[in-house]
Amino acid sequence: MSRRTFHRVGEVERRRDLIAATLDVIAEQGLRAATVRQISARAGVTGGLIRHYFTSKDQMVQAAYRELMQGMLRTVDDAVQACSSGRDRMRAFIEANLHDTVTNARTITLWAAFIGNVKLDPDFAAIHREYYLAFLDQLESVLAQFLDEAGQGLDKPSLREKTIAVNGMIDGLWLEQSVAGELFRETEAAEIAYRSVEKLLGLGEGMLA
Amino acid sequence: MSRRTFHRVGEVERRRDLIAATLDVIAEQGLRAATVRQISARAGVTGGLIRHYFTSKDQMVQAAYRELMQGMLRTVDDAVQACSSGRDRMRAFIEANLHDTVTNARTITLWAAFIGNVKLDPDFAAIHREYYLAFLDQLESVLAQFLDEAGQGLDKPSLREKTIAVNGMIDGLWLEQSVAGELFRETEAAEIAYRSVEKLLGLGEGMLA
DNA sequence: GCCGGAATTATTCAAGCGTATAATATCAAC
DNA sequence: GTTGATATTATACGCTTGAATAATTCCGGC
Repeated sequence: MSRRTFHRVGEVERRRDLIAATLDVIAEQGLRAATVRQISARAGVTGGLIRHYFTSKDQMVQAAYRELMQGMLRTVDDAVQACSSGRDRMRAFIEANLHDTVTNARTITLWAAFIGNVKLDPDFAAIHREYYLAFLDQLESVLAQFLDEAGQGLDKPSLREKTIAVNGMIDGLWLEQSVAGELFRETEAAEIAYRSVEKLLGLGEGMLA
Repeated sequence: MSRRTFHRVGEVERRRDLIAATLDVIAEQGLRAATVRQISARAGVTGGLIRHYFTSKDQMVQAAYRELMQGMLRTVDDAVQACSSGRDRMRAFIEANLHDTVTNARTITLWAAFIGNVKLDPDFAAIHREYYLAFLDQLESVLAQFLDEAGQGLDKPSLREKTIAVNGMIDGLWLEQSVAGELFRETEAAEIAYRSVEKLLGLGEGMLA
């Protein structure tokens, strides 16, 4: 008749654990399975605790969405910042986007689960917009440096257009690779991306690949 | 104390109505809201009827997924078949993919809702794979004709690679346009796609745009 | 050591879920 | 018209859901 023993953890860590558990459950069993009970079991706590840290289950799920996007953004940013030349950064950007830390069943499943709510829920829409613009800005700065160093600097509107095109292409390849990865060779997507970006930017072959 | 009156309709029509109602509910309120009661209410029948036409609710949802994919495939195919020259077909393909009959909140929401299950459920995986390959084949044949007529015919592996790259780019733009369409000018995505495909195929400017 | 506040558990509740089954209204055939 | 088959409705059942509340356990400050 005794209660479970438990130990207290700092608020920051507990929130992080709950968000991690939320992502785990969604990734492994889908949004439908992301119930208060499943998530709390995964986090090793009881359901009531969720409402102690989040005003509702939905708010916790939104926090998990933010966490996923932030992680993807940071992964790519770290890879880019580790390089200095425009060419290396461009290569790092592509590689990071198509590397299997980002391109895997877990990430695409999570991403799709959330994207499905973007048009239905204003809260999700706001989060999506925020990170979409961040992704775009990230790529634009890499692209600007790369083109400058190649002596192909562009005016702002042209740069923005190229950014959208390249971003779209890489997103598309990311999607293809993630969802239908078994149809690609190991590094095929990255190779295609290198050559495609060269072409999109009007550069000669071999500038990236 | 009288029952609702009703009238019988053919099996084909009833199934179609139920599938349409399923898509409507998912598009408007998400997969979570796609319950037997919601869907049957939308279709103007009672819940029990669903189990009369489908062995389970999940099977009906899968049928709805197939219906969505088939519709997208057919929309593009109709547009392509209405043209004859390779250039016109290529243009029609791009335009159809980025036209707002395919690029809209409804379609992207439905698509994302289903994609989120592809990695979790073998039945969804099978449906996805079937239509992904059909989309690729569709594009490959358009691309082959276009390149042949431009005197730039490719061997089979190169053609497949180009197909994947172009498909990825168009998918990415489709995604961007669908999810963040308010950030684009009306025809911006299609224009970007024209120029990007030219570049991806190594053709001169103006071949498509 | 023990006290008090707060983190955590335990329990409860009404609502909604998918499915099974029984009752009944419809419609074609004659 | 009646009848027979069956499409459709109605109802019930056992479970699960998110949330609210009450009861406890932990642990830093004293």
